[in-house]
Amino acid sequence: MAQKHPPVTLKQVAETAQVSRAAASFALSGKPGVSEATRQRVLQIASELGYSPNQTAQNLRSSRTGIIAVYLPENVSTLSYYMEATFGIVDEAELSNLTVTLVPHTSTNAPIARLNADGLLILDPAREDAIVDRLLALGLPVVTGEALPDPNQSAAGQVISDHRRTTCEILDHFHSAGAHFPAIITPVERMAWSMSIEDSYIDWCQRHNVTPRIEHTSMDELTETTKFSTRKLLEDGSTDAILALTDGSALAVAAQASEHGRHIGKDLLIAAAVDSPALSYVDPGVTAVDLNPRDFGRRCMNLLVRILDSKRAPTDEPLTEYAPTAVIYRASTGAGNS
Amino acid sequence: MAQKHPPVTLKQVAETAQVSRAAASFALSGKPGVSEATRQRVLQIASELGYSPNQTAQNLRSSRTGIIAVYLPENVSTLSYYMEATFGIVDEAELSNLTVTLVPHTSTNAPIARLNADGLLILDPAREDAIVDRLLALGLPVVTGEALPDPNQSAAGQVISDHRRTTCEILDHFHSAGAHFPAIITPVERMAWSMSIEDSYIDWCQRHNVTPRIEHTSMDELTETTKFSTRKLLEDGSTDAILALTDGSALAVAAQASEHGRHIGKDLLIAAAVDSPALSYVDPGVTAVDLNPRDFGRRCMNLLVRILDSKRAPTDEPLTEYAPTAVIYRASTGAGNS
DNA sequence: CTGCATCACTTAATCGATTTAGTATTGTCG
DNA sequence: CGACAATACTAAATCGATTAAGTGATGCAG
Repeated sequence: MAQKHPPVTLKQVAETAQVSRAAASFALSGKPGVSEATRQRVLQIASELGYSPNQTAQNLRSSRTGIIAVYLPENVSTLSYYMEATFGIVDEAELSNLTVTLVPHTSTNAPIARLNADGLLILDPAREDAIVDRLLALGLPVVTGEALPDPNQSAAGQVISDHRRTTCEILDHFHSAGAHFPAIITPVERMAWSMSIEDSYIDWCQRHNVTPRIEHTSMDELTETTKFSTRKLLEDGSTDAILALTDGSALAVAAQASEHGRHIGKDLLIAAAVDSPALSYVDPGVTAVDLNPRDFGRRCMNLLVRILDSKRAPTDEPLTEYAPTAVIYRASTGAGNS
Repeated sequence: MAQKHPPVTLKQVAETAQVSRAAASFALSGKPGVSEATRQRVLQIASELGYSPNQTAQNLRSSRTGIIAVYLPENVSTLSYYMEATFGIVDEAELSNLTVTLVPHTSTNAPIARLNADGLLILDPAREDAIVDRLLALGLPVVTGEALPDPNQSAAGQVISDHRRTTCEILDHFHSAGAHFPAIITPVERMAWSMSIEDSYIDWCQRHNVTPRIEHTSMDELTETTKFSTRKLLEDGSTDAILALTDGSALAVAAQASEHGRHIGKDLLIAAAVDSPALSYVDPGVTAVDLNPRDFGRRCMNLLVRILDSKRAPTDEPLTEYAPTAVIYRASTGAGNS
């Protein structure tokens, strides 16, 4: 079954076709330098022998690896968002014949240098994440999914979702459904997207003359901290709507609120800033922002490819691309829409 | 900020140290052939210059890529299981200085040949998946996570969870909680794990003199098909317990059952054959099998590494490794345990 | 018919490391 | 002192491709 034939090399093709390796190379790569007749003959023979060029050798010559490294934040395996985004990245990479590798989180210190890629994609960089700094220091072309949280840092490109708009949309939706005292529950990790939602929330509250009510959760103890925060909000406040920043958190809010005797979609509205399949499976479904993660991933990769091709001078301003998003209304914010 | 220095080569180190490239190579790789004094000098200089060997060149020489390709089934992004498993794989790979790439699903036909890896890891191969066949045909050393569904196919190694045991455990648990007519809801895709659960279920039913009640869902329309199946089970049957094979499916069952007026954990017990964070976030929490995906992933990679090192003859029997699992009891199967 | 360009190739250098085969020096033993 | 071995190197081949430089044959213009 499994062929043990050592792979066919260009040299063998050339010898079989009775030409030099160079001629064979020209023929196969479509470059000028051989007659049409020879080209056809070489192509024919190459396909007969099942020749496929040795990537590694090509890489060595071209000093390119054809590899894009992707860094996903740690402790977030709960979010299907990253999985989808990663698949989007992989799909788009394939269009440019690039392969995608995952950067391990456990990288202690030195080994990160052996990261052997043409470019780097960092999703949701968090200010607390020390690995992000070390990755940036590598000097590779970098595109981030969502902005870098630290204004001192900078990448060659970034893809951004308009969280301000969707946040306002949700808060307005809460409001017009009769919930005037929304609270938010956000992770302690400071990422650009969560910070921007927080900011928009605060702005919204100011415009509506409401005191903001912000609770924090930690990613690694999501259920406990979220439930604790939820209890706090429900016990001592007039809180009638909760925007949870992560999908998992929203589920925990819903569970805790039910236990607490509240009726979701009726006397307590709930929404999540990140959609996930689970939010549509549960009853009632949870209103959430569809970030189109797959498409988002594709955009990230696409931008990186363009940056690699253009090998433009690293200006101070990163190339910025915006990704479309949409609020998906479900029963958790009232039975209004479907 | 970003260094533009072209990378330091061995040649430069050698010249700076006034030795030949070979000597420098010996010194750096710890091989005999140089005096201790020279070795130290070379090491010193290498670290001063910030030398780091060119992976690609090493790969060309050794005809190894240091890359392990991972293939995840399509349409399953919902399952946090794969995300966790993948991280486990990446972590374990790092221990052997291997990088992990993801195989794109969209690979139509030819490009799959350009897969440039030392080994291949296939998670949950499905019989319906044509890509799996083409991957196996590549002739790379392959380890599968869960067995290959087709007895004609074979891999060099496989890591398997004992689904029979946990299935029986759950069905027994249903039984002793008073639910004597369990049904299962399983994906149409035939994967080794789902088939083995189905088999164990049928066995169990025979032993308990109950007619099996099996419903199928399709992965790409999970909510609709699951809800439809659930309705069917609840309407025309005595069904008092449902084992859903996927986490998302279990949530949909729960939602549909509630709508249907059943009380989960009371007059309808629910469990999932795959745990996920969401199952613990919801209320009531859903009993599920913890497959330790992270550990599972590590085991897969570890087995593959051992196979690569041993370059053993491809005997007919794949090396088989078993991964530990445990049922996690939650309120959906009665308030018994915590 | 000479001069010069063009074409269709081939030779050889190159990418950056590893490794084999050789060479010069030193040391040891009989 | 001469033979032989061990040591510490260096020169060159190698991995498999790409590509710059070189060569011989042909064509065409002057």
